[in-house]
Amino acid sequence: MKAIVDCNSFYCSCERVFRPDLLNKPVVVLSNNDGCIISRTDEAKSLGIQMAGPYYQARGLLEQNNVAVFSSNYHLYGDMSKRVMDTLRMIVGGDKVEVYSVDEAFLDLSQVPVNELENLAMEIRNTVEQWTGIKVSVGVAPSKVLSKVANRLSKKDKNATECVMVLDKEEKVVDALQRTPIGEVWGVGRRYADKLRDWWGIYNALQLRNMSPAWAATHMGGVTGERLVRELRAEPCIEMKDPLESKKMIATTRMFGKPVTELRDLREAVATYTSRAAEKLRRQYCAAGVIQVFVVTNNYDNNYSYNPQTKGLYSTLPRPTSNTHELIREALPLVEKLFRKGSRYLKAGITLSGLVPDDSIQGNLFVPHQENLNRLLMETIDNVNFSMRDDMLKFCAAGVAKNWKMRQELRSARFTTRWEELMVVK
DNA sequence: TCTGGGGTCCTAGGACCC
DNA sequence: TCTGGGGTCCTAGGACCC
Repeated sequence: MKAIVDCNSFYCSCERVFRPDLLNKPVVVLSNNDGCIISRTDEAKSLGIQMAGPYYQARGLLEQNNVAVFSSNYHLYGDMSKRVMDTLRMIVGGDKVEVYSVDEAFLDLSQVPVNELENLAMEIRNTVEQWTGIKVSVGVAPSKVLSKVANRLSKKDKNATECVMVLDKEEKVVDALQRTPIGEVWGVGRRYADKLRDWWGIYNALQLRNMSPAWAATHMGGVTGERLVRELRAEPCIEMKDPLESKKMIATTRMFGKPVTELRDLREAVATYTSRAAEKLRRQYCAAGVIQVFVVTNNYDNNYSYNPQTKGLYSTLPRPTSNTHELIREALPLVEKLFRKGSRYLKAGITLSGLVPDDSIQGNLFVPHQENLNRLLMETIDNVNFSMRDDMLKFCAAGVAKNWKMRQELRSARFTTRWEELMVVK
């Protein structure tokens, strides 16, 4: 059996841990740049506040109802996430935990006797809350897709089940699938949900389960659809991932605080993002073979509606590298090629791909000494930035003016990762 | 005026090879 | 008039996830 543990309204819950006065009050957290709403508590949901809705549109409703609003504070959420995951590892063993996202983890419970699952799930729920202050929901079932179904329903009637649901019998599975609308199934997005309803009259998960895997293969994107149906039939097809596996792509992209029109600002932003991406790269001991730069403009031609246009260019490095200045040197000419005078840029980003472990990089016979120095330099910069402040040491190309920096007007303190922001108790 | 920031997997189709 | 078959690798784009 497998379990999925999911933190309830994770970002909002993190804020509440340090603001107990907000317990049972509506809270929302905004995306970067205070753009839209990306986390809501139940109280905020019942006020009719939409997920992913633009902040400026919801603003009236939020103010009327005295909703606590926060800019996102990724230092805090990242650290709280680590505490939750560490707790899970202590309970079920480090090799049984697959961190799926910042607020979710799959657990491999294949070694646990079925009659003990319910108690274990409760223990997980209670221990995580006691140790971290974060409430979680636990869904347990024979496959990942079914555990997601269980997890979702366990939140629906929170108090009755205490956010725990175990699908260990066929009747329970059938009942759960019947209560799951097709669009809520993990792996069925808007596109497929519409198609399944309109073309095939499939409205819930049970109806989808009753289709054949072969049918799913032809109508739901090949092997992906087939796996989905098999998982619904309690045949596990999506296995646990090796926790040591590293990422295949690393991206850093941001909206600007206000539209950018100058090449200089665009270059600074891209250099800054490249530095960040390179840090992530080195943290997983990899080097990148390809760097892509993209910029987003808004095309106001059609009635001033929001209609972003993305343009990108990529370049293949002569040799994979994790060296910040080599990556910046490759990125900047791409920015210059993309830039058009007179355009208003809303956003820019870079992605690194073609990742390889950095110990497998082919050495360059002609610059062996410099290479080692570079590596040492990067390590030193990372250590200083990690232990002191994010951008204590940075590359000149990243600039100091930062006219384009994102807005974050309502951010809480970084209570758990900055000494000077520790909570003060009087 | 104001709409996030990451990721994954799969498929089709083109280029190229023998 | 007649013009193979089989394979690999790469990229773009679509769909999905939180």
